[in-house]
Amino acid sequence: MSTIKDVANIAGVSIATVSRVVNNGPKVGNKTRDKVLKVMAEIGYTPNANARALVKQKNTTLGVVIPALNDPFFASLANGVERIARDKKQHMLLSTGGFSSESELNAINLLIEQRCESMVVHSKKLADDTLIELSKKVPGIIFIDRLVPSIEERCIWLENTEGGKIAARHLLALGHTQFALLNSNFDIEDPSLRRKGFVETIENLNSKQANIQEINHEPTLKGGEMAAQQLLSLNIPFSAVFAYNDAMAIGAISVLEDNGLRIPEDVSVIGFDDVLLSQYSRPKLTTMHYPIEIMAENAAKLAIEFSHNQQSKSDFKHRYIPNLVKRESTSSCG
Amino acid sequence: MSTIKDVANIAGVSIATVSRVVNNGPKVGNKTRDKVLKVMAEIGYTPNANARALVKQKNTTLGVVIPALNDPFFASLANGVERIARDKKQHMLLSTGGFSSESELNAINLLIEQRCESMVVHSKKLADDTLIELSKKVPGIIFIDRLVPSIEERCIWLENTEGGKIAARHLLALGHTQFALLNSNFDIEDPSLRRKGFVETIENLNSKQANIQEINHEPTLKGGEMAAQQLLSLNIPFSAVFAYNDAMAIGAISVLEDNGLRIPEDVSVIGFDDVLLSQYSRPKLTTMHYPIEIMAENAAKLAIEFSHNQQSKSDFKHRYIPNLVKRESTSSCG
DNA sequence: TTGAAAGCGGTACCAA
DNA sequence: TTGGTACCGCTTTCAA
Repeated sequence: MSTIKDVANIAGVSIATVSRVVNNGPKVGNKTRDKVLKVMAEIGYTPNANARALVKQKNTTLGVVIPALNDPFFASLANGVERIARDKKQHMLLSTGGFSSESELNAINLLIEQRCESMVVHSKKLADDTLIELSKKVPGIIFIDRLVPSIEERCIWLENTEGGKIAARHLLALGHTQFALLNSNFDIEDPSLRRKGFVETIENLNSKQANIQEINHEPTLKGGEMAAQQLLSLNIPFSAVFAYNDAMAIGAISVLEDNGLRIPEDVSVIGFDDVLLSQYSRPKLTTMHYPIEIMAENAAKLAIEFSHNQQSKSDFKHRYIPNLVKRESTSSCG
Repeated sequence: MSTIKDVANIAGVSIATVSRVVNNGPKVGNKTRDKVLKVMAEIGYTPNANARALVKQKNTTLGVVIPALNDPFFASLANGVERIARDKKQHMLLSTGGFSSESELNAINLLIEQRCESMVVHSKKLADDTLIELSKKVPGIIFIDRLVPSIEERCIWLENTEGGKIAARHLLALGHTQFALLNSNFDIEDPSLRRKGFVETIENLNSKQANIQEINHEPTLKGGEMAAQQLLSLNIPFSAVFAYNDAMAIGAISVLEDNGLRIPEDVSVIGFDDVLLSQYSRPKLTTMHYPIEIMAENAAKLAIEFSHNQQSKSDFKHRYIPNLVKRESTSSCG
């Protein structure tokens, strides 16, 4: 691949001049500019971003860490970041962190080696202290989907507890009293926060007759199916299901329907996340909308801002509340 | 961020020595190694990948170009590439190419600037000649989901025509004779290839009574709905639908069901791609499985191999045939 | 308006 | 086993 030197030689100018025309620098004669441009096109010169980053001590790379790409939720996250990257003429370097603390740290270190000036990181496994350390080392790092005390300005998070509350209120308003909570068995705090909001609300508003059966499984379609099967085998009455996410909700629905229960006539089901899937399912899924794409966009903007200024000037929204999207899978009880 | 020089100064050794321990180089005294390691940890030294790439004239970056991230098909593609990248200790740089030739070219140039040694590119809009040029300039570039004559060894593609044939055979075997083809209206060759295989097979095997009605729309859920509506308004008989992709198939199913048609009793529907969605839908979708993730993995391996050797030694599979996944949305006619 | 040259953070060769 | 140093491709000051 040709270098700036090649261009300079062929065009009969100095590399400084070539550099100027490449960067639209000032004070270059029109004749010279044209000549250089012509040579560049002829030999297919492309500037080396590595060399550039080295001397300029800065990068146009925005790094992202997500657990995996093939999950629609994280795909939306990445998509939001990517949109901002494109807007701000940055490149996006994506690194997957899997579901363990070592691989999360690996993924982050990779981005640091590349000297990404800004980073949007989804980490559930790393300890608060580690993230605080990282925030000191990398001015432009933002943690999404997580609240780390003492560095809240570097975090963008969802109030999971509120999500549980809103779901509970919706189901209570529909007259339900017998609940099933199909929760994730992943060892992160989200499931317990959602449970907390859900359970507390129900107990507060309807302490007498209410009953909540919780079953934990993988937060996947399969996990939802298995949770529903287990629920049925318990042989206890229920008319409303709150699932940890849309995949579990849809898995549960398919098992419930296979067992002769109609959704929503016999059982109301409410999901979480509002991934594309929930609009495709039949019945269309009532769910808690998780504004992950908007959160990701803001995280990206915030990351870029921090990397430039060390201090955010704009008043960004850091704390998000999910909202209910009423579709077809919930209805009044009885 | 601290540099190799800082480490050398503090540890009281030369930068050459530090470089050796960083790279696990040979012949470093144990004492020296420990001392350097200690300093590195203390000041949180992380090597600069840009500087490294510059001097070594090579990168550990694998570039990917896809139109967008929020489409499950492309997410699978990216996921396959990412898996290989991780295996081969490469980083993945992702650049979205949108749906126009300029933005596709932009995305590719971005990766070239970063000097990605290997690249997996999904391009539908760029002309063959452009891709041939690119393949000369970048030894490690592989085109996925596309067949460019004269550089077939740099391509990994699916035989869309075969997909159409297999779908047709399946429906014919079930006794169907009245077909609807809900095709994509995108200006790429895939829709016409699938149509070709579908139509030819039906005409060959059942020229007398067969009838095929084609309707074109966006290859999305919405497009499928609209296509189905249009189909119904035509008021012609049909018992089998071949959709361009799963999203269209599922959109069509919802409209057909809303109009009192049962799937598959009244109408058989077959999709294409076999994205996750098709297993979540009810009834579960019969579809043509597009092995995109495996293709992507192979494209990534091939790209890395080409970037190293200029010539692929392994005998890679370049040409893929989709296969039928029989689920619940098709059944025998009448 | 142009060119010379220092230097960004590393690697790797050659000497010591 | 260690250190000195040229150099990777580019930007940017300083002079001309």
